[in-house]
Amino acid sequence: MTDGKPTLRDVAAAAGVSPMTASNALRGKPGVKESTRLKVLAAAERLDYRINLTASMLKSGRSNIIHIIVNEFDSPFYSKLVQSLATETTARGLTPFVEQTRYSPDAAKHALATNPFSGQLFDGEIIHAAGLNTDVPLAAMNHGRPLVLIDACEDTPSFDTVNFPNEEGARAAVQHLIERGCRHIAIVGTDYAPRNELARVEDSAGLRLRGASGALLDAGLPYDESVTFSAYNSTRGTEAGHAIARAILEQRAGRAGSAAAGSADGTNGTAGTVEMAGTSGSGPTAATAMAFDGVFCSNDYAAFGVIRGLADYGIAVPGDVKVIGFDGATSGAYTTPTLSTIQVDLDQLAQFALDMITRRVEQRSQGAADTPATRATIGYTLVSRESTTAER
Amino acid sequence: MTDGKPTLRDVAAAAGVSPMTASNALRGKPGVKESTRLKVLAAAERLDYRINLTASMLKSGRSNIIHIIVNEFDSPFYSKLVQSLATETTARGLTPFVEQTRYSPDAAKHALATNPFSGQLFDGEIIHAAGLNTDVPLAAMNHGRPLVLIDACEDTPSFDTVNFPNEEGARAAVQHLIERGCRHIAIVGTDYAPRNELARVEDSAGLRLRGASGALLDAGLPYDESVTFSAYNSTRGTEAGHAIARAILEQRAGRAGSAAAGSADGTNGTAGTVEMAGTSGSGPTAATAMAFDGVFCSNDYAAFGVIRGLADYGIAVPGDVKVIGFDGATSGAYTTPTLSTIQVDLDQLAQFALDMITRRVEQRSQGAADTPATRATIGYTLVSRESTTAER
DNA sequence: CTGAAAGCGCTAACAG
DNA sequence: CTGTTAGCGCTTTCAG
Repeated sequence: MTDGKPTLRDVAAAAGVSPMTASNALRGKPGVKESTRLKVLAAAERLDYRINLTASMLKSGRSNIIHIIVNEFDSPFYSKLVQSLATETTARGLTPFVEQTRYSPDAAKHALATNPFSGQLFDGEIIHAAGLNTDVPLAAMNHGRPLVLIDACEDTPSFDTVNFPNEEGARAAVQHLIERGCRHIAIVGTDYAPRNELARVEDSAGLRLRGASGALLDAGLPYDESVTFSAYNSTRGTEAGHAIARAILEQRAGRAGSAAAGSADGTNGTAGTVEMAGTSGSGPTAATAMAFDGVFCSNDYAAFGVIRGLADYGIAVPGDVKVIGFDGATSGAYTTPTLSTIQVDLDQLAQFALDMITRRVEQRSQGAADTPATRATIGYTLVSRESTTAER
Repeated sequence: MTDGKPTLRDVAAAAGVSPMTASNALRGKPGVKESTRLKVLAAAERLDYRINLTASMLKSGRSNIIHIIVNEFDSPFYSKLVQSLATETTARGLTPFVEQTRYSPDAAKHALATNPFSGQLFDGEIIHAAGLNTDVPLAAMNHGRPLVLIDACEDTPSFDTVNFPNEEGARAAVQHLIERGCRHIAIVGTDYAPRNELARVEDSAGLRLRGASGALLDAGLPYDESVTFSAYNSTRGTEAGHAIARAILEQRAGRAGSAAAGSADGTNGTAGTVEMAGTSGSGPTAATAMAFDGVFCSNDYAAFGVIRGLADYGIAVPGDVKVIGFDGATSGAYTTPTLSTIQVDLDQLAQFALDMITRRVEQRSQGAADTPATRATIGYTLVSRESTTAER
């Protein structure tokens, strides 16, 4: 150690062994006498030695870093997803490297393919980001490194995939609304699609719609364009809430017409000017005498927006309408009303994803051939909170 | 390029130049003829060359990676902070490496000091995490690399620091409540401290308490133990809400006694059994005839909890009590009621922090001596939303 | 079980 | 403006 940080050579010298033995001892490789190992560890401790990872990575070609690509940090869903993935990665002695794409497909492709880190540094990737789906040549972009997709929803997976319980969860959510007495249920979060088209969907939103609509039809309740309201983010969740509120007020009045905003809202000036969202809910809808009394939202963010939008028109949750979301965002336990939701098990997701990654990493390091892509679906819990409470 | 990825040597060969010239051309160093540079870039493009960062980092000792250490990902405050920091870091051509400590001081110290990445890989660190304050030997742990603390609140900064507008923001928040007609204001988020002790606080919570209490006293309103309720996270925010609710009900009844929960809550069974939080609010408080009509929370998370806790007792916001938070969490715009808050400018924070880091990095690369620690305080906007609306 | 040699791919320093 | 030399610190390989 001339001056700067101690190197492996310094540790070896201090321990009276060769650099190679020191390296093996430090890394816990088998085939080092216990007494030797202790000597080396003591020397390293004494010198406050820290391995130089850049050198290690350069030589070995492995980094133990897992690349996690998500759309953003600041949303109830992603912040929780990232927390679970990062925690599990760390628990396994690997290092999580989290990158956000901000929903830009270009940024996502860059993160995966052209970013120099991705090219050579990462041992594997876990991806839930717009633009990185199976329509693009992921394997090529990724140079064939281990890759786990989250919620890719392919029928026959081309990559290791961990899916959400989209259809079952959505079905359970709608059934819950029905059990709570709802008979006219709106679906927020997806564009309408007829049932026959839903038979062959391979995406998250479609599967949730399939589950939700199936539950409606099984119960003899209506499923058509008039009950679906699209909403891809919270703002549109609010718009969907407005649309549903107006539909309710029109239905209550027994006729089509202008519904006055009955909100107590003094600061939010948008209530009177929002446009209709979704494919329907506006104007004189045919044979819908009964007002909406339940809403299934395909994510919690949209659910918060819907509750917000309903409130703008003075419609109370769960008093007038019950609302259930999907995801299990942490904040749903603290809002007013607290939000009923399909809480997906993100810790389990993280475990599955890391199992898949580490399996492939090990396969490769042993020169074994790649095994076929696997798929797992995580569990969920229906969390019943105030937003679907029966009594009022 | 024998077989695997193309190396710089391959690019140089393809372009008919030396590796060094290729390196300089690729990195945009001055002193390369334009025609040569173009040849090199074309060759790199053609070969789909990607620099090997491990080799680059090993040789140069620089990584362009900024280490961002925070307590967690999944909270309204941190998810937004991380998003701002990561976005700004990327915008400057640097790479953000975000790590969570989950509030463990040991994990935080490990992240900063013993994690091998920290030892040699990162060009600088931006820190907002429990356990990494100026009580510990940060400079030594960090081996003297550039370091920016967020909200360290030292009177004379020992490290580059970006502070929140703690005192001014809290003062503005309480003044806002007063302007909205509140005359009996509770403070949630900090343990009570007498005014004379607050003169010399050097921490975020103390400064917010100083600002809030100052505003109360300036307006001739009471500031004593009976108006403070501690709350360090959302759960305790809820407890504080319960305590405030009970105080209100007692005060309304004009005497001490059991306050019945008047909640419409059918699922949350805790209302009747929670313990009192904070230092007061329970039992027969002396001369407090007037019920609380306003609450200042020193963070939004606590504010959500307080609103939640008040609702458990049937107390409405803003109808019965107005509530304002601090931070400007994204979700405050979508809750019901929407949350008034002191919205701090996290994008500005990110800019300041990165200015400070890059300045030091450049200083070092030029062998200049370190300049004294600097400090900046970010701006805020008082966002007035439903939770402090005057009309009902 | 331990050691010696070689080099991963790049870039700082200097020579041409 | 371009090329040559040398070596960052580690680990793979293979010999002892």
